[in-house]
Amino acid sequence: MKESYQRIWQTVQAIPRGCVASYGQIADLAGLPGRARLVGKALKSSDDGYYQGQVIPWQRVVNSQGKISLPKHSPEFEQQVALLQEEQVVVINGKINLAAFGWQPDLSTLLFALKF
DNA sequence: AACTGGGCTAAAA
DNA sequence: CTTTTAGCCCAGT
Repeated sequence: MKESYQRIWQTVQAIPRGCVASYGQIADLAGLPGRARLVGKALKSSDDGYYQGQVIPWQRVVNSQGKISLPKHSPEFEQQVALLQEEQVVVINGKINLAAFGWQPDLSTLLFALKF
């Protein structure tokens, strides 16, 4: 449903620059527990990468293993890496380098919603 | 009303 | 570390 997509887009827009979150985390925070896959769909069916005139930082969403969930070496994969590197996120072989964040290497602590 | 396939995941091997 | 397996849940068709 379009409504779900909008909530997902909004949630993704809330991820701060330089941070990442998993599909599952986004789903949960969007009030859609258990619908991680829907997050993926929402991200590719956005309006040209924008929602309400604001960009959707789709590159900040990775899978639960901290890896980029796109075919390796595909154009989108490469772009995601580029966009992340651009905002100081270290990506090594398709995987986010958690240590580079300077805090414990546990994906759950990497959740942007740490403002909780 | 099926049926399919995903930018998923957790657990197990 | 990796691949596999078995759930998962719906949007699109």
